[in-house]
Amino acid sequence: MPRRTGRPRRHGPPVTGDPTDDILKAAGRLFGELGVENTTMSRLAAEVGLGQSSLYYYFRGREEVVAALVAKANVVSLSLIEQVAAGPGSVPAKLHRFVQGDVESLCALPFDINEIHRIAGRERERFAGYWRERAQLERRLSALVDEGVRSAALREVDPRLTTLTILANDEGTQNWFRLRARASATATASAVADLTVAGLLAPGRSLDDVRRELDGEN
Amino acid sequence: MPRRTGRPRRHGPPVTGDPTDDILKAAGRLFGELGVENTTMSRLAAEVGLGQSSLYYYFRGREEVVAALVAKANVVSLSLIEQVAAGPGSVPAKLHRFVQGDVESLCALPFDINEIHRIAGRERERFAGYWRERAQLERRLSALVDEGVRSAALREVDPRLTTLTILANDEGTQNWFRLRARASATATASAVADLTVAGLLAPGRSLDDVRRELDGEN
DNA sequence: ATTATCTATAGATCTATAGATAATGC
DNA sequence: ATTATCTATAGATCTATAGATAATGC
Repeated sequence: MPRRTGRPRRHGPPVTGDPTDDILKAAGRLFGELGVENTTMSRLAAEVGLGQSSLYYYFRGREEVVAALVAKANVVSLSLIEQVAAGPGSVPAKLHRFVQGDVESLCALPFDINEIHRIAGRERERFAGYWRERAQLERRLSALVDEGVRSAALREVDPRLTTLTILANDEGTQNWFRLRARASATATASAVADLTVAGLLAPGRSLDDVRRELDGEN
Repeated sequence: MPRRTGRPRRHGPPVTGDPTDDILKAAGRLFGELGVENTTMSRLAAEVGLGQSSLYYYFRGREEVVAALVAKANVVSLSLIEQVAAGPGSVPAKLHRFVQGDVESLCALPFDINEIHRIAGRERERFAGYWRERAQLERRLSALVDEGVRSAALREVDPRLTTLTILANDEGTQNWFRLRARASATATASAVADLTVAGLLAPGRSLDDVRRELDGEN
């Protein structure tokens, strides 16, 4: 149901969905293309078919647009780990599912997730929500790794450091995929998940067993 | 030997080394702190104790400072892979050495290496040198992985995709280490190297064997 | 009357250049 | 005379605000 009131737009097609959503999607695209700091209100407005100053009707300023994207940076990974952890299967199978899903969804982002992290890192207090969710993501994944080590399904690693490595791997992959995709997101994610799980299995356990367990579900 | 000629600097201590080097080092620090796009000539000049316009004596403009850092982005990894490949040992041991060294040297950088990649990605022609070196790095690492697969030291992976995954892992780790180091660079690098090598070993081979081979050298 | 846009613009940067100046070197 | 700095500034943005305007809704 298109909006009815308000002065019509001079350029660009008539409004379809929620302009706030359109603006954020366009911002994501431009952040990827030009980088966050190079994306001006002018350019963003042009992208959605608005005059520059009209953006201020939806956002208090440039910073607020950035903040809206930062706020969403962890939600997908976080809900994925919760869903996977609550689901069935062995720890290695859960880990595989998490990494596969995480890389796939990260690869769908048009911008470099590392840049968002960097911005969040520059102002800890301002992005407190981001850091709270990040800590929770780390705790959940860490708990899963810890469970795997205790049950001897995984080799003896430090769960905390391993967690950071896993997340860093997923996010490192994301940027290279974005810049120069050489394979589908699914194939890329699968390679990362295999590498991660095989890299953590206890001696004597094989990746093929994990694959069989995962295949059995479909 | 400090420089002798020229008008003295108004602020900041007298010149010690090569100002060009000082400027690039300061630029690296500021790129990490503020991001590349937020680092102005003014801020950079203040960092080295110069007036804003004096930077133009050393660099044609802002872009040239960025280009100088982009140009250096692959050299360390590239010389490392060449050195490791030419050295002794099994493929898994070489791989371990490469990842360990790569992560350690990346972790020493003050800025996000992914941001540099992103900038290089935005202008392929302009940073042709960067991309040539990057391709060479990928070829060398890919050849090593391929050798490992053929000799059955590693499991059956796609060498090209695996190469990209390894490099992405190293670089993803770098940014998180920079933002929130939880362990020493050595310990972090070691965790990544273990994970990578263990993740690639053929069934039946163990990480402990590789560790023993590496320890035997010291 | 309300809403969502527009136009116009002040104020704040930031880049890059022109030209002056304070040293040393010869 | 040469070098490396300085001061001053034109020109180009970019952000954010003020206030006008073109629709619909009641």
